Amino acid sequence: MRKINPYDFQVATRSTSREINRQIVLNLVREHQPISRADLARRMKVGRNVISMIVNELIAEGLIYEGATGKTVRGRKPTFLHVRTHDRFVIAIDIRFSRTFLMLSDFGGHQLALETFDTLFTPDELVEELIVRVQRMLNAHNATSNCEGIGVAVPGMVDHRTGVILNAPTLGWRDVDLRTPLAKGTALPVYIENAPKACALAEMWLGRNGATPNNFVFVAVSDGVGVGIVINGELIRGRDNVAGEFGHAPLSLDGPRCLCGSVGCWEAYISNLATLARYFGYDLSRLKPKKLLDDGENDFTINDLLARARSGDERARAAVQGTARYLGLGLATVLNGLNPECVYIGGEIMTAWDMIEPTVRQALAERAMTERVAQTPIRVSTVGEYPRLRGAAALVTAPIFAAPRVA
Amino acid sequence: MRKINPYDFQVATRSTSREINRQIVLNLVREHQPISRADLARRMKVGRNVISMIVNELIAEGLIYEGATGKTVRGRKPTFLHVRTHDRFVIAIDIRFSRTFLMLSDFGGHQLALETFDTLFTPDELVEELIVRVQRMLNAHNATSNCEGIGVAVPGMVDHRTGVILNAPTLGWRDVDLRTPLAKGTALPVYIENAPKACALAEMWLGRNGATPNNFVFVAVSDGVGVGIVINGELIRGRDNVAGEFGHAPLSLDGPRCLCGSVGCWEAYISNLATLARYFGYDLSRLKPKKLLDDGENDFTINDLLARARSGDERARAAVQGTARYLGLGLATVLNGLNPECVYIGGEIMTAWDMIEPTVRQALAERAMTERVAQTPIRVSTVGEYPRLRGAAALVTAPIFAAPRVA
DNA sequence: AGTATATAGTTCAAAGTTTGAACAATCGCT
DNA sequence: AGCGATTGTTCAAACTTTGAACTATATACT
Repeated sequence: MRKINPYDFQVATRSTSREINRQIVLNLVREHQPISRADLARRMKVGRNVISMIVNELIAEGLIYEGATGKTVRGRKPTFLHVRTHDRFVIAIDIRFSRTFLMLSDFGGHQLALETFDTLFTPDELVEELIVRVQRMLNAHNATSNCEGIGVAVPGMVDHRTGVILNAPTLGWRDVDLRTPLAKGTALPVYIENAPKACALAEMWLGRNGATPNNFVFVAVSDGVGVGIVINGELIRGRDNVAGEFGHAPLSLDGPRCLCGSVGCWEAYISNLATLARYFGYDLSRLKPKKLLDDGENDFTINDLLARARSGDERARAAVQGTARYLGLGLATVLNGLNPECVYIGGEIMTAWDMIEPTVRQALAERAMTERVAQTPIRVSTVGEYPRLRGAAALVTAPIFAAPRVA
Repeated sequence: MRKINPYDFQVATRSTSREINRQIVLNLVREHQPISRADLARRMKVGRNVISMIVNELIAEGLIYEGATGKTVRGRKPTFLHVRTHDRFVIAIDIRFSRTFLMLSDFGGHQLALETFDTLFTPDELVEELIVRVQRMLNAHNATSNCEGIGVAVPGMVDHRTGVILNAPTLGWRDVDLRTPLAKGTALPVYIENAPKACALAEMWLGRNGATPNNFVFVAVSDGVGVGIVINGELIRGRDNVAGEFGHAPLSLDGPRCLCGSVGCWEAYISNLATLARYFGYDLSRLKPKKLLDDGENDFTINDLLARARSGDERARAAVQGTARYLGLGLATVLNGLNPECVYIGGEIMTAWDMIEPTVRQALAERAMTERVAQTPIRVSTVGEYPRLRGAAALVTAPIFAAPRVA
């Protein structure tokens, strides 16, 4: 029950029906492949003729292809259709505080190559380095001619339309335009997005078990805490690309000081830094962020802490359980407010999900409005090891499969 | 950029284009009336012939009608079109703790009659009373044959599909089905919705100055605190109709006890009860809810408090300003998280908006992620005196103007 | 081996749309 | 009265889905 915006609408032309059905076919092949024309017709409750027309069009455009023939009890064998993914490539980039990740992926999100290097904090230098490495990676894998774009995930707010990085506190960037020089240097279209939003896209488009719901949130817990919100199959960006910044919702107005300058933020309780600070008895407010983040002198990371907790260090366990509790309490705010079909949580802490789940669940139950909300499925990010990189890849692939804009 | 749900999609038929354009025309007439066919053609960038076809169809169905002819500098005069609203009626019902409101409205949301009576807390008795009053009101205004439905706003969670009131704490109702008996007794379709969500619908469909944006939230502050979320012109209900329950997000984990059983909820700081409690120095946790709500013995209301604050009572001012501050702090959570184009706030406290605005703004700025977010337009509900009743009316009228479901 | 039956995929005409141009209806101005 | 501009209608062409008939291919049964 959507209201049509009388100042920004899309009139239907005589090819609108075709565009809609074309995208439906494409998505059905994506989801159910291998699938035959006749199956598509049954699923869509449409004549097989229409499917044939559309399928031929999609084959001609190189979006799908005919594969093996299937088996039936009787009658002519169906020819299976597949989405063409294995020879269409994407470069995915994940810029983090310590290191930058570079991945070559196909359209199915499968990793073909991966390299890492120390992040350069000067945008110009970073772009220069990226251009060289992208070219080299594409050449090494014969993917130069079939690469359709570059997706970049960054830890900060991004104006998705212009591609400008508005504010990336951990990198110390404000109003940085990576897109223009990177696009010029590689001759490829470049898409940039905030990391938690990218993770949500990864879950939506590249989730392992195609059963990703149409309404969910992705909670990214790492150096910071951010949320990617998907409603009706659409990533919510908000007026200023800020949507999803639940990391700075207060748990306590007189709680610990947060790196953002405010007090008692959810992030100040559950970020990797906050967890480390709890273990070491640091006061987050007293520390320079760099001090904790920098690998140089203090190379004890959250992963080390989790390992200690797992191996029986009682103080480490307590610190992690503290984070678990606050994770659950803050999660209640998001789940009460948006009531999604499920939550994905990503971040290093989720490697210890088996340890923290009971605590998270109990804290969530304390503040959830209903039992159903308390029982919202919580899933460990299903997109494998590098959700941010997969999300960056999804930035490039998603537009091809998205629903046409209409009405 | 929406993903098509491969398990729940809508195939385009050969009349889909027409349905889309038909609804666009209908909405353009609604928004820009009076408007001519030629104007519609220009706005939609479509031939005048298509408009003529659609307009004739809409006139035949009684949705719009031809009015006066307009003026032009040269050439044939245009005939203006209007949406038929004045002789299509709706019954709107607002069930509140103390009293129940009953309004007869036309499709434009204009009030034609209004009556009030003490809420009966037994659902059966209330329905019986409502049936009698609805019939009487329709007869008195010759609206029996032209009434197209009943909309009901209730202070609690509602399963919008089945119409069952899942939980209305202030009324003490759980799993109450008002819809079936009310529909049977009046022979009218009945739509029931949670009050803040209804208010959001009112703002979207009946906002005074047609400039309601497509992404906004409605914060309803009364006995409880709830939020109606509209994203992409669509009211967000969530998996279990819980979406929008930001009222119980914590401001402080060791804050005042809330009526919901939890601690430190936003609602426990800013609801009318909380404001009164702050004034009287009560501890909200010590009081039976009824004690404060019941008009019987303690008939000092939030409106009385606001009057005292306005007339110089310093303790009253302090209590109200306290509420203003916490309103702003909690608002930051919602605005950071959803980043809407604007916020509407409704409730008794907004009669004192001139007094509290600076405090709200400052508190919001303290916790807003960006300056732009801090400057999100805050509007006093524009739908006049009875947002809940207008919202109830919108429940009936909205489906007629909504975009068709597609793809 | 030959026939019947079932399923996959294609072909073709009919019906519903938009599209684009031409046409009819007004109205003001000279 | 005639010209030009604007509104609204009519008609054929182009693009869709729709529904039925048709071809291709495989299995089951006699």
